[in-house]
Amino acid sequence: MARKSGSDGKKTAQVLRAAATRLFAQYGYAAVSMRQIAAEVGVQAGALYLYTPDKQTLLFQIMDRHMDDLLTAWQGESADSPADPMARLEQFVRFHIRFHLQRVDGVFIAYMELRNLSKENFAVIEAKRRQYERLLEAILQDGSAAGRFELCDSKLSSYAIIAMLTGVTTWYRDDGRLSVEKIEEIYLCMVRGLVMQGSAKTGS
Amino acid sequence: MARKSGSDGKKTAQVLRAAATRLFAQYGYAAVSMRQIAAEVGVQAGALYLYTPDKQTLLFQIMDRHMDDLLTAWQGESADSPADPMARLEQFVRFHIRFHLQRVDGVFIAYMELRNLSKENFAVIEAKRRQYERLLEAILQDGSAAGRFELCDSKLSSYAIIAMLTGVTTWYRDDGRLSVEKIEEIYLCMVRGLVMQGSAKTGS
DNA sequence: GTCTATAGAAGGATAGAC
DNA sequence: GTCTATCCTTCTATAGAC
Repeated sequence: MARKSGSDGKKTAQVLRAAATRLFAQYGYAAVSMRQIAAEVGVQAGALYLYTPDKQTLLFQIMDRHMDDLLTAWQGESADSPADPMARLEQFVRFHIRFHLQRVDGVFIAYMELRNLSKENFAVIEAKRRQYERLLEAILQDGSAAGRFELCDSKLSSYAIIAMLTGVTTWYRDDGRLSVEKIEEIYLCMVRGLVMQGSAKTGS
Repeated sequence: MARKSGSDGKKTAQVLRAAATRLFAQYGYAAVSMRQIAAEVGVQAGALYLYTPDKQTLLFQIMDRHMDDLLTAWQGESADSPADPMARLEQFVRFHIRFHLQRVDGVFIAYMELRNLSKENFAVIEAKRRQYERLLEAILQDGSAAGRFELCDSKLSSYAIIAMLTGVTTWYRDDGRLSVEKIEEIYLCMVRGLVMQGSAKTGS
């Protein structure tokens, strides 16, 4: 039959994003075909074009929503932000780890598929990525100005922290020896060391 | 004419690896065609198969040589390794940053294209990656045992250090404000803080 | 050692039936 | 809302000429 019984456009659209997210994360955008995605969704390839004008837009929407979710989630989390810079830093570290472990596929795509975005789409995503980075930079600068942190370099410290925190997604396994809570504690410990190391300070 | 004047198989093979490395790093393995590589090399597509049995092997060889170069370079560098764990750690940090900044394309491929390797090829590369990780783990464990480091977690500390050091490749620019020497100093400063943070120690 | 030519498969995207 | 069928392009890899 032409229309499957119980089929639903809204739902298919969601299933499509979910399927594409999973496949892009696993095999990479360029390596995944529209036919593969269609098979995962349970429709024929042509039907996908009811929900996306093309493959590029599909990738962009996945990444764009991911970044929006990230920024929105942090806004919610930090609504009642503590005044103490160290407390805010700890809040950020915990948030970053938790969010990234919950959305491993999205994170993977957001970092690996940047080069497959068109120029215009890249600019949009890159701006949101910078926006997120600046959240941490602001915390570090505030803490530094208040004399609570001793940073080796204010910009590189934020790059280093984000890199080490995001790295968790590359080795974390649900059945590993460490709970998410425990992982947060360990990274908090390391980040504290990193922002309290003033002996070889190089200015910012 | 059939054979270009001055053409040279040995040289073409090298040019091929170089061209493929550049293109794979820029656009990704799956997005780059053999025709594109051939154009970069300056030959027709069919001629590439004199130097590689297929595209997959080309990717594998690039990654495999990269890992061999990395391990060999460290062997040379650490031939006269200092006894002091902190000195060895500093040697590793400087080496890692310097090597990775000199070989940005290779690093990019080695991290991003793992999923495009066949199962067998993946196993080979993954083993060498683990081998490299263990070099740092050994330094951290020795230093910890000698009471010179206070680690939050011995395994996660090594993951965190490698992640933050490798992250340098994502933002470094030749014409940026910081020299490689200066970058090494800053990361040394941060790594010191990371391995001397014992207050919230969680064991290993 | 490299070329041209091409086989054969797979890709993105569209048209029209139901 | 989805299917089938298909257009047209592009891909990897090979064959045979030079």
